[in-house]
Amino acid sequence: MTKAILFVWREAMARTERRADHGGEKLYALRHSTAHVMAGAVLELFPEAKFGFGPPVADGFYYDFDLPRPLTEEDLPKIEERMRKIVGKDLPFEHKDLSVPEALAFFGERKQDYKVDQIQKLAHEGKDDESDDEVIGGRVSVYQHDGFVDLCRGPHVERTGKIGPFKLLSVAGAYWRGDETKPQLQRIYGTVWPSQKELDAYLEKLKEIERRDHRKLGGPLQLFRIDEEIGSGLVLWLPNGAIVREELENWWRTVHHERGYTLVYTPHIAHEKTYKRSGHLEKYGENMYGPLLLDDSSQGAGGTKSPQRFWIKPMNCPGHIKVFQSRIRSYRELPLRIGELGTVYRYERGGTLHGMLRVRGFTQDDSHIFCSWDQAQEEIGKVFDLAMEFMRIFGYSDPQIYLATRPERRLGTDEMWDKAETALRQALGVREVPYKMDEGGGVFYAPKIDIKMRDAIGREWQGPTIQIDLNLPERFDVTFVNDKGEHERAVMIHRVLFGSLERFVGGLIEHYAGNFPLWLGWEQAAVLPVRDTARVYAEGIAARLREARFRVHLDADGDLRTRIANAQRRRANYTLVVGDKEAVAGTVSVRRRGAGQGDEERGVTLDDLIARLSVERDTKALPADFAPHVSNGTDSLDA
RNA sequence: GCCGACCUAGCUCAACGGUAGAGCAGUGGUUUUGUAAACCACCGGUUCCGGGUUCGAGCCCCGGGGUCGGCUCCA
Repeated sequence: MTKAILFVWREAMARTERRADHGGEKLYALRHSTAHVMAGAVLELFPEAKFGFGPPVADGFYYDFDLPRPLTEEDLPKIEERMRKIVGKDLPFEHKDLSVPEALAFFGERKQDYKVDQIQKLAHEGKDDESDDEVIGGRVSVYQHDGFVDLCRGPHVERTGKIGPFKLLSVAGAYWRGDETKPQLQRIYGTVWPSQKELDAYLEKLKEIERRDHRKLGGPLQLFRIDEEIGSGLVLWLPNGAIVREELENWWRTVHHERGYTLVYTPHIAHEKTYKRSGHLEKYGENMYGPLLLDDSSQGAGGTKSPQRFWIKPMNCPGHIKVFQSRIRSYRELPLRIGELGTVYRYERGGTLHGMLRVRGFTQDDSHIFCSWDQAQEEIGKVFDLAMEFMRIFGYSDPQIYLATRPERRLGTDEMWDKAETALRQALGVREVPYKMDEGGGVFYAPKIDIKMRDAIGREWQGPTIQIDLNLPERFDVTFVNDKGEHERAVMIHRVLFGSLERFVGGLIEHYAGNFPLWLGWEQAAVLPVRDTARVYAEGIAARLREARFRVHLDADGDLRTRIANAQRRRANYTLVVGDKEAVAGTVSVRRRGAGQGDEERGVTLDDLIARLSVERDTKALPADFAPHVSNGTDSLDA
């Protein structure tokens, strides 16, 4: 079954990876303590406040409150001010153990319903993985400062005065225990660092993230637009975005042809019976668009037949299975690698949409490999190699491999899972790839290999995934004839590399900060004649470059400095200025995108230029203004 | 879907409940320019949509849509 690649901010991962992410004991204590101080400040402002959880997270902390009125951004400075006073008092954090009944009585008297709920949960279960709280010997741990007492395992800094420079960032809604059936609390996010320098660096990083935001760059760079009248979550690829996509698709097809894939096209809608059989309607129906009621009026008079019901495809797998089943398959044909740039539509809830990264219509670079169990391990390995090659080409770094094994709720027999997991493990083992186990992290129908990677500013994204599907081959009875003449169940490996073109390009925009490599560039060269006297020469240059299959923009009108500024603003990879001197010498002056003032290279011959650009383009070189994130081997928080 | 904030020209943003404005972009002209924004003029509006309150609504109230920050979800 298809699984979209998820590119997720590491912040989104914070919940599940919190322990790994909070950046060491010292930062943990600092952030946890600051959360307590914030909670104390909120209690001063709202004496009737009830408290949820307030843990440290990647880069900061949050605390959840149940308050008598909604918070706004304007409340944050007031809370910060009170926090500063508490810090200024330099009061100690004091630790105490309470018996469970004492704790229940204490928090019960103060109407702290969520704390009571948590203590009761702890009393039953001993500990709570989500909050780090625990009961030891029938006692729970609390900390207090300045009269504010909180259930908490610690540790904390010794005194409030040890709290470093902080800033409250935002308010948001959050469900109690992350459960949308439970009450919704108000969450305040904040950040705190040991030094002003580190706080400033972090705030600068937030600004950099904002500058790179693909939603901000999409319009000015003519990459994409989401038009309200067309519909939210539906992407219009503007001319420059379409060029990037076309290059990606062309390369994708070439690579897949070279690797023995069979590329197909399958319909955008399919009869209801398809999705009944696949299980999509049952398991996934609320995310599907449809039904479309199609009346086949050519089929006789009266029109009394009930209309046929069709649904828009949310995944490509049923179509690929039908391609496989278009005739009896022999073991000699395997592995059969079926691929498609398949456009699918899924209804996503309004609040989840996000630029190109989370949309309702998108094109997956989807493939299903049909093979025997004997071939599975090798095929998985080949896909893995291809995935690593993809990440390298685009300049993503620091790949982290995860092997996600059988979850508790699952389909199929233990033997099938053994086989599937073994095949994945062996594929990694053969390559001597270090990987981490994600026990129970597989999807209900398949174990998988997940590849995560870092972008140019060190954010972690989820990349390609490879799964062995144990479900659909059964449901559709997918078989081939083996060398004994028997029908044998085929193994189906599902994989995506880009995930979806929308999400991948959205990610690339941020990764490159809009500065795409030459091979993907929409304006590979801007040709600017200094004056009209050089216009004919400039046209000749442009023509020669176009013959060499470069995308060229000739801009002859107006102030030269303005034209240069415009070319830089359009992110032209190279700006070529030609005047009378160049016309006489038969050269161009070359200015690379992002070059500083006076950094242009003069007197370059056209042949030399074309040779250089051709190499850069054809090797898919990363651009000179691309500054890859350098991994320090640990979390960036440890700085 | 949920909590909160927001929605004014193509874009970024102004305008006390009292005549909707600026910069950039666009168009027309002037300027003939040597490496990051030349000058003048013009054009540009259902102030997201629909109701309501008011002598009068961009502004206040109600409903809907969309966006943003999160939560939940991401099959």
